Amino acid sequence: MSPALQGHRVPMREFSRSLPMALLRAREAVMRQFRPSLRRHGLTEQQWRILRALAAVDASEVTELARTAFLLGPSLSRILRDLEARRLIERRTAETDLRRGVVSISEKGLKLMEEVAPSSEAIYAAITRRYGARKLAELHAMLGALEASLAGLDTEEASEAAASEQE
Amino acid sequence: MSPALQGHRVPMREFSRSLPMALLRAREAVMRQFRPSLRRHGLTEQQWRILRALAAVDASEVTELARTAFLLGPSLSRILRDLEARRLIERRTAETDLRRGVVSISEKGLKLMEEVAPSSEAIYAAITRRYGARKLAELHAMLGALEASLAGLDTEEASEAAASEQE
DNA sequence: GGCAAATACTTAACATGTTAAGTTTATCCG
DNA sequence: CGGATAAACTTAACATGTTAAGTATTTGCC
Repeated sequence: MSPALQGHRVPMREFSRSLPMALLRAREAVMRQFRPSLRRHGLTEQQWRILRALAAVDASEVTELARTAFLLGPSLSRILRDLEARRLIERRTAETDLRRGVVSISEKGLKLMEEVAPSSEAIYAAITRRYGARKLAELHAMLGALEASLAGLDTEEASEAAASEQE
Repeated sequence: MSPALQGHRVPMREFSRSLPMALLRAREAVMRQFRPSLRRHGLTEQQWRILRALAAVDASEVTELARTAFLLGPSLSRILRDLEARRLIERRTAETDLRRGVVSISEKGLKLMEEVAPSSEAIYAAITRRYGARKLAELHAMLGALEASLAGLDTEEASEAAASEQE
């Protein structure tokens, strides 16, 4: 009676049940709150992630930073180049291994973080109030569990299942 | 005793408690499973979203499609141009309003979907097995609730909180 | 009717995501 | 020791994310 507007019969679940879509929408709803504040300080979301990651340590190798800030190497390379040009970070080469770069946040970078942090924390607090601290903690746990449960799947079932459809 | 590796004192919560980061990591863990299959068929994640959205209806206006596939206008414009060049979609102009474009999936697009859908469903099934159908449903609900709870926040508390820090 | 404002895109410009290839330096091993 | 491999980035190329501007049509209103 009401398959919305006809549509074509394709053997797929409803779009609304797509997990990646649900995660994307939720993330965007959250990020939409932070972006304007970051933008006022001339920072992108990824640049902010890098500064936060660097502020938590004394220094970090590039590969380690990529893992911490959850960025791919090529993206990180470009962003570090720009952040260094803005003097928000400092970089040197490891003495024992000339292949490795070592990055740290600069005084200027720390000063910028201190400017941004309060409004960022205020927004996070507002989100927590709205959604509920308990639910937020529960969501965090479920997201972590999801990530963990898929950790080893990469080269197993999923790819096999996909591959078997290729034959 | 163990603030990891020193780090600089900045008034921010731990990076690991960042909600956007948790959502990003979870989403990436999921998408990592799907991307290879899509890639084998020459599709990006966003192109696939558009095809899925179009397969569920007879036709859609561009603005409506942007909302459904959760893409920004400029991204959608580019992708539709490419999908049309590949003849996976068809587009025309609305008779009653020449500003509006009307898009629909083509026969070729449907055929491609039928090729991709099985492996996509298989992967989704594998994820569901791993994580648990019940938990997955619960996660979906919590993500929807989060999105809903932040819906009206945009121009209220968060921005005010952020703005007040600007003074 | 006709002009100002709004709507529905599209284009532009710059930043990042993603995969592949390239470069430099270390490490392995015969 | 020295060549083959591997490791740690960096660069390249193309697709999308994001904001601002631009274009074509339509609406609202006097």
